[in-house]
Amino acid sequence: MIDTNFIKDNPKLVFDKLRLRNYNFNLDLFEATEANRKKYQTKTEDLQASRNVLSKEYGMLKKEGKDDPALNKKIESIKADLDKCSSELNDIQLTLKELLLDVPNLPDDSVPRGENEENNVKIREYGEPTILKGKDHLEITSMIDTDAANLLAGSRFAVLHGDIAKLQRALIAFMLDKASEHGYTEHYLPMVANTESLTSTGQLPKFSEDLFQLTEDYYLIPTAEVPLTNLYRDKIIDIDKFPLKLTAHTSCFRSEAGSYGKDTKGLIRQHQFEKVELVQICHPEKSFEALENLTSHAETILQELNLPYQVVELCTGDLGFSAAKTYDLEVWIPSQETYREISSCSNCTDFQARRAKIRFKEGGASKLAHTLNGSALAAGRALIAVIENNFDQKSTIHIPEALQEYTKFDFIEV
RNA sequence: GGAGAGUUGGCUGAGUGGUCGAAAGCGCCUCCCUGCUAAGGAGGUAUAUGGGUUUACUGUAUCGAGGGUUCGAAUCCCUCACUCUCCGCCA
Repeated sequence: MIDTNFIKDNPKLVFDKLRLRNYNFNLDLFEATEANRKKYQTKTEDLQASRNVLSKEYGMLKKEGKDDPALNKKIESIKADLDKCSSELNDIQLTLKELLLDVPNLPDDSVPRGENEENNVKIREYGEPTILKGKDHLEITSMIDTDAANLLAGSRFAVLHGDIAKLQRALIAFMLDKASEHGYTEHYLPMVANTESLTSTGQLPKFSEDLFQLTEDYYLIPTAEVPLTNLYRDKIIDIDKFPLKLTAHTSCFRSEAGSYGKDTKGLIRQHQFEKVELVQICHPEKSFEALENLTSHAETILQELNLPYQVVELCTGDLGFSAAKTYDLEVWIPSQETYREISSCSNCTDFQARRAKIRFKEGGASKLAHTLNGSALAAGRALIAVIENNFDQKSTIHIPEALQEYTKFDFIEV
């Protein structure tokens, strides 16, 4: 959520910034509703104040055993007005909240302007992408079994057999260990989240169709960002603890509504995939520094796996809902002769913190922290990348050295 | 699944109808004392939102959530959520 006071003080700026990310902010509606809110809030509070004063007065009389029917009548009439006023206020506040929960974060000034992903800016690249188009991961090995997954669940799921299953497990363990080395505390988390958690991080109320909903209040998490960030919901954090660095491996679940026909083959786009997530919660002045830091942590993993990748800065039009600034890490996928997103590292500034009430104290005042998150990495896609980039085009997948202590083997015969 | 007990400020925890935004302790901040340290003393210290000469000061709301009773609710009633204990069952 954006700060309402900031919107009130800088309406044009807010409108323009949101425009940059293709969001049409209904400024008139906001201002009208906000003015109305203030009017009814003031009125309600005035009525409450007089009720409180008169009630006290009346109580004193009663205590002395006296009565004052006129006073009583006056209180009654104030209460009637108050009822009307406060229920009106309630409706207005609800409308206002709905309106604000729908508004995405403001892009940071440093973010390149652009309509869509075509305007994203490549920042740097690492490694040499293979030139020859290779076999894709499904062609390489039958140990990735979509038929079996189809039998068990449906499309966009996968069964991994044997050494490929081990390889994914090795990747996850490797990534978690790397995160620990970088100072992130490992967590084991529920993979179910409630409405409040998902609202705090920005998935709800707007993107419910992207989620698997279990029951009225339970959803499968689309990313560990949700539980990790929500660990500190409604908390006032001791400033000495900054930056908080958290990590977890979880399964992630996405309905992929609206992506019919996109990446239908293979492991690229799944309803369920494994991911190691990094989250940082830090002082507002440190968050952009932290973003560079967090991104580099994710990059280290690609580097140690010897995977060619590029870092792309998302333009304003391609930013996610909660993000003020985002770097995508894209890994080379030989079979597609292209780079594909394997991590997305974002500074959400105070956007999630405001929704989640994640605060700290400084100079006697309580302030909102900044939250950041990024994948390190998406294990399913990392698995594809490792397989395709290390296949000898005959029958052998070589295991990157960094993983061998985890897999306990150094090649897979397919 | 059965029975019971709970949910109060950064934390622990008192508070059964007005004098309660809430005792006390811990923590934290400021100052004093002590030639370091430890100990001691005085004061301050919830959150959100509004008014204000943006200082002083001040209104309102918030004691798990929502509703109700009442002139007045942390306190009484109802519903819901969550936590804990015991029993049963079970990975």
